Amino acid sequence: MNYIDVILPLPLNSFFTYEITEAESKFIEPGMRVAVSFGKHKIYAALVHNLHHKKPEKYDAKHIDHILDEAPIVTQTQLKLWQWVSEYYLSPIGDVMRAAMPNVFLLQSETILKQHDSFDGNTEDLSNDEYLIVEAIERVGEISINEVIQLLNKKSVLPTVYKLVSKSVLEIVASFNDKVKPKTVRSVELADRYRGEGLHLALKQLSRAPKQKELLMRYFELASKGKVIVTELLKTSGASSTSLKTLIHKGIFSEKVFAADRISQNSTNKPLQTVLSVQQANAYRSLEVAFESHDICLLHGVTSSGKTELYVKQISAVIEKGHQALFLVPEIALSTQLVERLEAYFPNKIVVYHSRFSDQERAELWQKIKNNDAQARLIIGARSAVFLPFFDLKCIVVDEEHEHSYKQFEPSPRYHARDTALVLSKFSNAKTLLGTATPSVETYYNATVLGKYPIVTITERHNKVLPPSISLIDLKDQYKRKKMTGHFSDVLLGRMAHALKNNQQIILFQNRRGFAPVVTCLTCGHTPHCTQCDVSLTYHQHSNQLRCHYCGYHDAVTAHCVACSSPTLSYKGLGTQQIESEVQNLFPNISVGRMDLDTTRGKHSFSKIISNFEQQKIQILVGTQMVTKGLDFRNVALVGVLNADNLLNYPDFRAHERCFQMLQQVAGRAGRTKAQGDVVIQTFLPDHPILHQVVEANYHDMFEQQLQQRKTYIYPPFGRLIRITLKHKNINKVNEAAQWLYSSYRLTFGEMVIGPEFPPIARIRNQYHKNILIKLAEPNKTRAAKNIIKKTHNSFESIAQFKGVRLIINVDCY
DNA sequence: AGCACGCCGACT
DNA sequence: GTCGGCGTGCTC
Repeated sequence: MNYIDVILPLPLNSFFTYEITEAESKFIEPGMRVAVSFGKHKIYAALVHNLHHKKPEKYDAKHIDHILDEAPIVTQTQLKLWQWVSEYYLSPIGDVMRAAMPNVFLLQSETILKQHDSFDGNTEDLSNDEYLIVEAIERVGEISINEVIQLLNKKSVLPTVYKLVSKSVLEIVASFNDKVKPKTVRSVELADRYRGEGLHLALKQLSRAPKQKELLMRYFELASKGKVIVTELLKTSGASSTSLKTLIHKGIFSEKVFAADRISQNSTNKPLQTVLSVQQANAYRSLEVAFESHDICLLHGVTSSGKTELYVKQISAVIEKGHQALFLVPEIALSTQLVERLEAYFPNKIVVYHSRFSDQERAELWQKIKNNDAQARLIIGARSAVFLPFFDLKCIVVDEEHEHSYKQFEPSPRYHARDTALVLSKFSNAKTLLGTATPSVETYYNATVLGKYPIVTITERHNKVLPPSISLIDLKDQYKRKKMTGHFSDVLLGRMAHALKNNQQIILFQNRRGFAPVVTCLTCGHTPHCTQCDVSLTYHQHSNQLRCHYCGYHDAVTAHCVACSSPTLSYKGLGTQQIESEVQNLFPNISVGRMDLDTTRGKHSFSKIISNFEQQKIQILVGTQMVTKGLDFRNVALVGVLNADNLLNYPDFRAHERCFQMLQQVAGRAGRTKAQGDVVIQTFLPDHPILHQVVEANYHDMFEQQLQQRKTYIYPPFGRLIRITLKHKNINKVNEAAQWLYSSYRLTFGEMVIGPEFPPIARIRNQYHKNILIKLAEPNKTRAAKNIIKKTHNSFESIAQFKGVRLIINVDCY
């Protein structure tokens, strides 16, 4: 007997075994999809994991419905990677499959009903509802369950349907809206009899229809260049589709429909050549040496040191030999400038994979990459691109390696794309380049302290541009001396006026969109911190409490600052909108733009803001983190950070690291060409070590200091964190369940279990959430620890009292 | 995830 | 008395 184990695209963690015939076993290979019925009336596209001969003991395996693919659409390497993700992040393999594949490959059947062959048409014994269904099917041939629901106007129609099935009136035929439908394009052609001499005929015929005549003339223009695509013709002629329809109707044009290559590119531009500066050339040589003995290398180059050129050089070496390269970016929407640059270097060889693509397009890309298409040499994508079916991957670049948007939080699988990419590179024997101006503490630790991978450093900016000069402005002092206008110190205002006078542009950076829920004293700048966790306390309006997100420590809010007793406590940060209007009032004749989540929600609004700023239609740009990400504006002379403190007081062990990275990054936006840029950072904490490290661009000190703290509190890289979230609509049940879990974790992990604690937003969609954090002190024993956690969860799930409490596991929840 | 089976309140 | 609410268990 022959069997296959398959993966179903459902949140189920086990394989399912189906029977196959001898003949099928000769054809089926792992990585192909098969249609299988699962549960009573559902059909899924399942992925074959392996073939075997072991008859399952506890159940009868069903036979597969049919085979969906001629050849595997998923590679062995992908299957291995899925399994790794599933085990490491404790997520069901089905979830990984779902995340990895374009939806078109995952179709589920829509249950379709038709009349049973033996039905004699006798409707006498049928109930009203039953009659309605049978009658509807008689009219249209077949009907879906959804249509039945509409027809009968009630939710539970299945009992009625089953009754009819059991009476042999109806039968169920599963249908698939399978197959990748090729995109079609319409083109028109002049009918034969109007060609050459016949043309006069046509023109004469159209003498009283100027619009149509115009259309015909445009047709000739386009026809000289090849096929005439309908959309193009309409666009260039400005005619309506009705005019064209009339022409087709008159038989002057004939219409053709053909399948189009969705991702066709036909750039005729010559590829841009990389010319490396002496510095870059040196760095490149170091890279080459590093890759001779290592598979992973960290490229630590200050902002605008020309890392991109090195990536390009590295990639072109790989793709010239016909291999594939993967370029990961934190967020594709924020990387348009980078993508454009890469396209200039590798015309017609780039494929960009992102969520804005339609499903069909993704499926087409999938096939291209799998078939090693010449157009898919370099694949650029955000995190999910690590799951693509690479044919011959030899190089991975992870740009902005430190970015936390590489981590997926919701839904499962909660994977980190950088770490997954490193595993992928191991599985596919590819070299990986981690690039960043501000390495994450873990990566830098891996590279320097553990010596896992070599570092190539570039300390000088491209074209010898000087690093920006950064000044700290003490807000405390400014307020005291009444030098503040709104949220602007006179220093910042002065510099702004100066830049504007020289016709230079300004970026103002304001961290959060709404308000940061921390308390800050406007007199001394003090912000209450947790006594045990080294994070700032979060202000809770409802309970009027200050709380620690991590350990649950809480304190009542006082009316006076606990440090200096002044009553000048501020509970809010400030938003970008507020800053925008302040700036507008201060500089009424200057055009001000804003870039944050609100203004970039629309499809093209992001690139619109960018191009407006590029073309200097906007002089001052106010924005959130977005303005820090890889944008390259030539004319920016000044960058202002309105208040660096809410970056420092973020309730997270990574706050300081992130603050450094972010300020370093914003600062890098200033003076990217010729003149030295100017950066002004306003703060209540001008003595904070992180800010000094920013001013001096002293990554190393920041790293050393953070490392000490991480060691003390057993945070990564010295420990790993796993967060378990309990979810239930009953708060008492959540509390009891959390307490039970906490106690049983404690048996193995002792003091390393933290919580249980309500997250800042304890109730979401009527479900209460509660978090427990487990610190794994020995990073190389995480496997065993995860097994224990799994076992604990198994016992947990068998406790009747806690039925219905959902557990969400987040491995490396940072 | 769906979906069926099973047990308690408001309606013809 | 039934319809239908959702709580719980299972799917090869």
